[in-house]
Amino acid sequence: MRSTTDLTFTEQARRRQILDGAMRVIAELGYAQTSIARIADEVGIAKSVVLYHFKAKNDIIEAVVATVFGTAVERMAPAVADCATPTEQLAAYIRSNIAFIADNRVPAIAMLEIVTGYRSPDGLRADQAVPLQESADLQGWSVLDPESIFAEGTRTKAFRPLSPVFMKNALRAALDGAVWEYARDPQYDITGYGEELVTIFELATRSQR
Amino acid sequence: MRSTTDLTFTEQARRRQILDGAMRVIAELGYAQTSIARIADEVGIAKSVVLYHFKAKNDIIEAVVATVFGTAVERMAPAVADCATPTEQLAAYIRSNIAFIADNRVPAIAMLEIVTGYRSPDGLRADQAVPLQESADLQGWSVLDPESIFAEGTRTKAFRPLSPVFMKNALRAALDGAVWEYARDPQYDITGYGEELVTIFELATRSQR
Amino acid sequence: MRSTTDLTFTEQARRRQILDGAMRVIAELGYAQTSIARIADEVGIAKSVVLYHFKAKNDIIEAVVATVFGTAVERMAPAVADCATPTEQLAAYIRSNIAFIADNRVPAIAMLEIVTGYRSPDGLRADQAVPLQESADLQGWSVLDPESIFAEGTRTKAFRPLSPVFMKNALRAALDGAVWEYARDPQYDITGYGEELVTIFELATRSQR
Amino acid sequence: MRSTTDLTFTEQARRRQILDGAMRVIAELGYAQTSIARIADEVGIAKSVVLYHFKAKNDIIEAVVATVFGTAVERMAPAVADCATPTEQLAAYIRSNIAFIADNRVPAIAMLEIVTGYRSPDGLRADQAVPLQESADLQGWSVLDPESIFAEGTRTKAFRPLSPVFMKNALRAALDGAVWEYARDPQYDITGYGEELVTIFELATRSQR
DNA sequence: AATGAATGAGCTTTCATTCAT
DNA sequence: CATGAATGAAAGCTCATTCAT
Repeated sequence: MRSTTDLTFTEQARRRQILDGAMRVIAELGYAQTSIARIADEVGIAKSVVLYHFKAKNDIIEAVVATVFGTAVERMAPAVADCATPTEQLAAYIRSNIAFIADNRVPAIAMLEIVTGYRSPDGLRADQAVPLQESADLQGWSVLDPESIFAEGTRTKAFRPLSPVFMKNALRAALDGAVWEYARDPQYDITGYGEELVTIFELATRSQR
Repeated sequence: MRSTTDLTFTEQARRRQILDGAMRVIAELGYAQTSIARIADEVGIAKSVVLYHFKAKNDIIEAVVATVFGTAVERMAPAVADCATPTEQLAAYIRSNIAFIADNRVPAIAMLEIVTGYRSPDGLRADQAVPLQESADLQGWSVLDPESIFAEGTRTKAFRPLSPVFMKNALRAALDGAVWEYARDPQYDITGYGEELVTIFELATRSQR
Repeated sequence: MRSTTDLTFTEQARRRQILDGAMRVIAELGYAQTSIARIADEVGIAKSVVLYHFKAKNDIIEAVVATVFGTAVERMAPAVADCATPTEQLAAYIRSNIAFIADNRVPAIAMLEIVTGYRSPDGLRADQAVPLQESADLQGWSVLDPESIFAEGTRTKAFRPLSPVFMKNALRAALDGAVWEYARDPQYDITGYGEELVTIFELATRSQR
Repeated sequence: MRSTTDLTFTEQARRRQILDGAMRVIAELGYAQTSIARIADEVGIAKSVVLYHFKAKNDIIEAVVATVFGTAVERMAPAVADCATPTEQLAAYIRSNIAFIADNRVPAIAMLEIVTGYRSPDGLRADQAVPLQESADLQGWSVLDPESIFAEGTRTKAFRPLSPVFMKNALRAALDGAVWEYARDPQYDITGYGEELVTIFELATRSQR
């Protein structure tokens, strides 16, 4: 099997072009309304060309997920890694995630559309379907799982006693919510929202004296 | 024109039966993958029977939204209304919403699937499309908008200075996130999560001394 | 088997009511777009009531044809019978047909919509399908066939030598054409058109000196 | 956008094949009973192939109308243009129209079935619906409108005083009537009928001394 | 005499995918 | 590399008709 790096330059370019088109279409119409024909239209190529490069609709979706995930991790991982304390890490996590969204509106929306709308032929959600799972893991998402930040903060008593899982869930939901608002309204002050989140989680995790 | 209330008993029962089936299917497969045929299968009747009672797929969706919204408001409105202070109202809002979800897992999931997955033929989201909007308004959703709680709390200085809009967005996202987790895992300790949310928002809104 | 005359008074009235509604709908929407449901709507009764009185859509169509035919013959036959010469008969035929159309716009349009649009399940036209044929014959249409007027006129040399069949075809087409124009435009001067037809056929049949 | 002329050879052939099949089916079953499935059957291809080449049922209908109209105009326009006097033009109009029908039985029947049977979704007739209107106009039908012949003949006193509109209506109806007879009976002596029409309209328009 | 409920057959259309060139 | 052509499966929906009450 050929890895992504074996691809010729033109092949790479075409794939990139198709993925970009796919993200634009998904962000605009939603996952369900996105068809291969619509993507081909957006890119300005024939439908068969899309399938020549991706073999199945699923492959496009996986590639989009992998790409966006990768970009996000690239952006967030160093930001978090640079911080010494859980408190700082948490703020960095939030700010870098928000910054990523602000700078990558379309990919972020596409990603969320997929995560909430995708179902495998047998009805499984994106996070239960195996292939998409793998894309995520390969990109080292686990490194970034905020649950570990909460766990560490609790352990070191930098944070008040709290449930790392619940906290993670609340935080992820609040961050994903930013994307919905941003999708709805391109003028949404996403940075302002991000700062409010920083405050909320700072106050909500601070160990009480 | 006949209003909903003068339907025959059998008609009422069938509609209920179909709506229940629809909710189960939507919760399992997601909005996009839900077809009339699949709903008919679930209920064990012919496809045409579904259309005899609902006339169009959209009518089913609207009916589901209206029903779930209605039930949720019925549950939450009195709980919030009973509280005197914004702080108490906020906690009541969270707890009653969580309780509703806990007691109505399938409907709550179906509702969320619709709200996030619905697109009108031209690609508009549920909150931009007119018909679904109306279902919501008719049920008096506005009464329950948590933004007013945050606004009131800020005004009376019961809360620290904060952005009611951002706070509402974060809260709604966190609550909807509970539904996603619950959908993923029926064993999810949604009440525990709710209590963590109560704590988070208590700490995050409390006016600093 | 029960003939039409055995029907109770109410039954008769209902049938009449349904037929009138059917004619209105057919005239407005065309034969193909006319559904039983649409007729029931027009009359303001339940769909099943229509089928209770007519058993099948075809029966309604046949009844419409028979009714309109009957009315037309009633109007035209005496007018033609009153004339002594073929020349007068021809003029009377045209004028009485036009008068019938002018006074029965909706039924005439409905009739024409059926005659041109009807196909039996196997694709036969109205004039080839047996049951509709019978309706026509029963009403004594043959008495009125203009072909006999042309034949008589040719025989007695009141008319120039001509083909009775071709003449009949041209005349019937020109008369049916009046209905199309009338359908298109309720203000159409159908009587003026009729007089022009009288002139045309007078000139076209007159024996040359 | 690709215009009709730069379609591949195979594409052209398939379109032609489908149109021919469509005309046969329409001529046989009438416009209303014609379904895409039936056309596909007639041609011996899959239903989806038809839609691959035409995208919507309406496109087929429009293509049929445009094709037939085009052929008819091609045949009739020069014949009429070659004549000097209105009297000759009128005879040429009738003869060339009849000749077209005689040589194109199926297309002519199909055309008439569409023109009389077509209704837009809201019940509008072909002549009131926009898209079909355009097909006709583009083909320069107006050039051939017999009304102008009658008007000219009246103006120059080549014809007796008469109403050009009524005359046109009678003539068009008589010509369309030929198609109905021809549809009913392939052995119908349509040329004989045409000659009778020539005589009728010659006699009926001739200026009286 | 009337009608609500149910249903199968059929309709137009969309779409992912395969295949030959 | 690229693509036109073909196709089966499935979607939403309409409608005449049957049946029990």
